[in-house]
Amino acid sequence: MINDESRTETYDPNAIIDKWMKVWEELHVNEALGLVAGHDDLPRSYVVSMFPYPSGDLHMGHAEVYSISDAVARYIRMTGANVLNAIGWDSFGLPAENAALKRNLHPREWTYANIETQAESFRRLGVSFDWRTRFHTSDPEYYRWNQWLFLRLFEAGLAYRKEAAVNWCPTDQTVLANEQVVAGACERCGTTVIQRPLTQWFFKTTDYAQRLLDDMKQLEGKWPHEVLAMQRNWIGRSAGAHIDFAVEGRGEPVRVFTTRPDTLFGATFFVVAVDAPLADELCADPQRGAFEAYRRQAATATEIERLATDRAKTGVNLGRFAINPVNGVRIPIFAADYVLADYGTGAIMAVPAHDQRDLDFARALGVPVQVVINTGEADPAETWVATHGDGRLVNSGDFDGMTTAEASAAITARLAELGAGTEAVTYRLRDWLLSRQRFWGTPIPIVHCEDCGLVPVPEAELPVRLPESGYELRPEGGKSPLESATEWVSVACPRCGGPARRDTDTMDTFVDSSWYFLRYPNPDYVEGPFDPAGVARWCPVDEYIGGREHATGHLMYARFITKALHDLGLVSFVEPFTKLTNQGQVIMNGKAMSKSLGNLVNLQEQIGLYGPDAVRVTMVFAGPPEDDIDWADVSPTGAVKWLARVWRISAELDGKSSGEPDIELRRAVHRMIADATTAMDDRRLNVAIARLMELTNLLRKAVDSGAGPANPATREGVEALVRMLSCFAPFTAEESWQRLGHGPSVSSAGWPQADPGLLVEDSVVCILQVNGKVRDRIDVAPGISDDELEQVAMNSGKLREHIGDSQILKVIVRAPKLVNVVLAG
RNA sequence: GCGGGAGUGGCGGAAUGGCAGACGCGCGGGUCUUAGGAACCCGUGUCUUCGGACGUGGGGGUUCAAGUCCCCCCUCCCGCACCA
Repeated sequence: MINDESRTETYDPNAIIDKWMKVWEELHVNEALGLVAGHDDLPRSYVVSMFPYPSGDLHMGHAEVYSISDAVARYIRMTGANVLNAIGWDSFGLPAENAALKRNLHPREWTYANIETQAESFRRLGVSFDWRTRFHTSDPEYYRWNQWLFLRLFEAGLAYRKEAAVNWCPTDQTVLANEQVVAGACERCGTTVIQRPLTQWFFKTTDYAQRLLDDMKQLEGKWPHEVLAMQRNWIGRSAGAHIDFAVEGRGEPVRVFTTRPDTLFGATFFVVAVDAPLADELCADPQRGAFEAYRRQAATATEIERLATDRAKTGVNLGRFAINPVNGVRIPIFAADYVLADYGTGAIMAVPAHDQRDLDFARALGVPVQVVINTGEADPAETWVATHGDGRLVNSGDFDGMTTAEASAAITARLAELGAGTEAVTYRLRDWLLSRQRFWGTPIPIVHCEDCGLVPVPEAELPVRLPESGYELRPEGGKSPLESATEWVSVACPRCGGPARRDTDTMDTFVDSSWYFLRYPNPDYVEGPFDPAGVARWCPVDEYIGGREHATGHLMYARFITKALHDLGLVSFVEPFTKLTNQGQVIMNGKAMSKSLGNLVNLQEQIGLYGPDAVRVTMVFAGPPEDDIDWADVSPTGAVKWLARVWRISAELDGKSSGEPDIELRRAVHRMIADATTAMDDRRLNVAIARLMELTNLLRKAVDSGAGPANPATREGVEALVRMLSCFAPFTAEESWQRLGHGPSVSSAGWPQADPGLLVEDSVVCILQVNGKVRDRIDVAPGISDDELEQVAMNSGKLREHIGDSQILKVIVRAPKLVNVVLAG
């Protein structure tokens, strides 16, 4: 399809790959000028695309991500900046364990073999990485610093342990990662997964909730609006009041959080999360049996049941009473699973008249309903529809007649006087659970000593390396894999020297990716996790590029860690990524490509057929970077045709230019350069390519039937085209550049500058409208005045024809582009 | 339920409030060819009495002028989801 046996030379994109890969490496064209110092006169730009997980060879999704990020990096570089376009690997993670089990290898072998494959594929795709940044998070030299960071957070009180539920497969007797749970069932054996409590490590992200929210102001307009919205949602700030309810027979009152203090008089019962320790404590003896049974039932609730949002309300009366602080009314206390133990205080005042969940519960368990806000709607006790809206207070003592807003303030103030409440803010954001009962991750650098408790591994002993042998990847009985490495586990306590055990959990791989971009400038640095000089030079990241699926995971964690590092005095900034660009996924027939769906398109096969440049161009031209690409909608054949066209035009210009440059052609060329530049600046890469295609068409005509191949304007246009093309199709551009008689490399040739003088046209087309409808087009001078233009326009025969003898109400003139004559009637 | 986004030709998609459909795919026609699944050129929203009329999910509005701004509605996609 690409080759033919015609006499002229043909475009064979795959024949030029090795040649240019070698040249680029020899000339170091893709390397930043100085990683930690030097060339300070140049503006710098740090471009990072979310680093890959080495799951196998690169696939179509990678091709999209890196085609986009590389086009951006190359563009910035061509405009004269010193660009660091970094690459590394996110190489810890579960798939390596699965592969190791299957092949009976160490996870490392599979992982690093894949990394080599991907690295070679990146080179063959022509991605302009600075390979000196390369590291892998599974290198002990890297994860050592994860451990170091963990210890700093531990010292700062930001890492702590508490009990939390893990996914547990009763058949396999093992803990499961979230991604191993498919529709509530174990991925391997299909057994229904249950939740099981386990003591685990957390980072205190909640301490940073307000700052994570506030600092989003810095990102406004630079991050996709959508991602910021998701994060705002995820943090879930909610303002209201804390209210303390005395409990009969208990010294300490019990605190609740509510966003509706105005409904306090409507609280007819009190609910404690069934799985909160408080529920157990408050349970009266006669209710013990019923409570224990209910708690057991709730604990064995499966993932599937838990996810059902419309299930009936259940609960048990604990046989105790709380006292409403404003009116002294006794209300019964229930334990229920619709109240969450880890949100707010794990207990609520229930106001069934004005909260649908409480109303559903009241209906199910026969608790009375008391209306305290008159919203003008029907009685909730009859309709079983709670009234959420604003209104005036009733049945609320002194507060009757107040509006919702007035009452909220007044009741909160009363509570403050009584010493029974204050204004309060709660967040939906939870602390970051970072323990993983997995092998292929960073060991947590803590030693458990019977006498000394939790003892940090001394810094000099880092890294705590993963064991080479003596472990099982899937031990029986729900142990962590590291727990099965008995020799590795057993260690002397760093503090007292007595017998102790290593912590056997590994860290969530999101820890690895929460600071990796700080290490790129000097990946071999040994004095600390990152080189302060390199970080000062490049960070924060100027252009961060990656998928939207990381909106509330990775991006939130990286923001948190950056702030924590800032507070530790290790970095000067509080936000890691100045600008964020999302890119879409490659899908096929409406679904993300995946092996199980059998809709995989093989990247290497596509490259083999069309060449790396055509695949790259296809990815970028398919649509806006953030949109998904349905592979069924696009075809690299179009890209191949275009690239071959450019290549051919370049080859046809092998002679010396002569004669006067064609001024009209120059104007057109510079118009295209200007338009392409604007599109690139706005990151509308697909539009930029459209302009390059137009320029190509223009030059084709110039060669065939216009100025001709020898005209200097033709050469100027072709050279500009090839330079701009190099952002998207580096191999073809390089080859064409050489054919134009230049030495390597086109990527050092710079982005063409549009000459402003050539952008001013001799004449422009002005549209003439009558009542907003186009009736004529005339050529006018670009500098024409409004008055002059109106006169000229009125001379148009077509315009007069459409005006007829109607009365002219007014004439809108927008020189030099438009005249609109508005008629009466 | 809450939050966010999107509806434009046969398709992917362009359009600082000022000529809707750039560019590409597909399709049709032509040139050159032993041949064309190559290259190059032309055409391609709908209707049309060939003057033009209509046309950006639907309905209203603002404006001299609306795909674009405002209000209501419909459909689809994404995120969160018993968050008090």
